[in-house]
Amino acid sequence: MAQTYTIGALAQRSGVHVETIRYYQRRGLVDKPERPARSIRRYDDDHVARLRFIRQAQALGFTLDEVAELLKLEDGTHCREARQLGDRRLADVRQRLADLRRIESALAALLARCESTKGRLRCPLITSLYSAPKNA
Amino acid sequence: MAQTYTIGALAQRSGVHVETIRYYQRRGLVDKPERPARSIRRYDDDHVARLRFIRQAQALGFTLDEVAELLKLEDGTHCREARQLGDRRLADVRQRLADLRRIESALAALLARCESTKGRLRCPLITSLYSAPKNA
DNA sequence: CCTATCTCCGTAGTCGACTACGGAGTCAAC
DNA sequence: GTTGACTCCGTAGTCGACTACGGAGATAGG
Repeated sequence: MAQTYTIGALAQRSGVHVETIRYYQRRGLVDKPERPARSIRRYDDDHVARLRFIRQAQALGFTLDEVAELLKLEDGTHCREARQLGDRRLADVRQRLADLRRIESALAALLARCESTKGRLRCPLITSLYSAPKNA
Repeated sequence: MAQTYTIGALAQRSGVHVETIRYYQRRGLVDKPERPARSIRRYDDDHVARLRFIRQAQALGFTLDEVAELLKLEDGTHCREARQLGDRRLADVRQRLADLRRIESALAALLARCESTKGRLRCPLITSLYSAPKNA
């Protein structure tokens, strides 16, 4: 017979904190197994897999609401819908990447000016912040 | 004599909402001019500059706490300290960039597999999320 | 002078993903 | 059979940067 775990053991196996699992249950991302009369709930490997799914999706930038959407497509027969969600996420990730790249170069440029201005009177970083936006 | 503005006019000039300016005042980022007896506060171009500074710094990824730090170095004579703050911010931005790049390629790869699997039974995006982490 | 539009001020709500708390019930080891 | 750890459950707090609300006083235009 398949292994069962207490919520604590499930937390250890999955690397997701107990309180976080309960939170996912409240959000409807993870089910609450029946509670045997006068005892505690038992979890199995399906729950471990479910938690891994959630963490994987999160690591790819999906919000928990989106993870819930993906879980509705769990049986793998709705590839088109899943792909749409993925496409939106990818577009968002690329947008954030573009923003961060601009920030990176603007900030690096400012700091480079700081480096090359040893001993001058006014710090270029500070004064630049008082000027009109360059590109960031 | 220099122009003065009501908070509403300041908001318009600076592009920062009235409520946000008040919020910055509460956080100590912007000062509250004396309130003339039985009248309302007046703001000037220094306040416009201050708000621009804050927005510039924010656009570079500084948190409001860090902006407060930067504002302590406002006179431009503490280049070393300012540069340290900037260095930390840049390191953070680069870390986030690296994370996002990993996410981008992992997600793009998953979606590409989706594209090339038309008509198959299981959606590769969904099944991948159930597997062990690849690289994201 | 009236009225519509500010301004002032404190407090509370929002978003997303948790994290903490507290008290009662349950389980496992000695 | 008791002690200490774990579970259950609901509610509330956290973080960061706002945004909203409400009521009273101030100001500008007609």
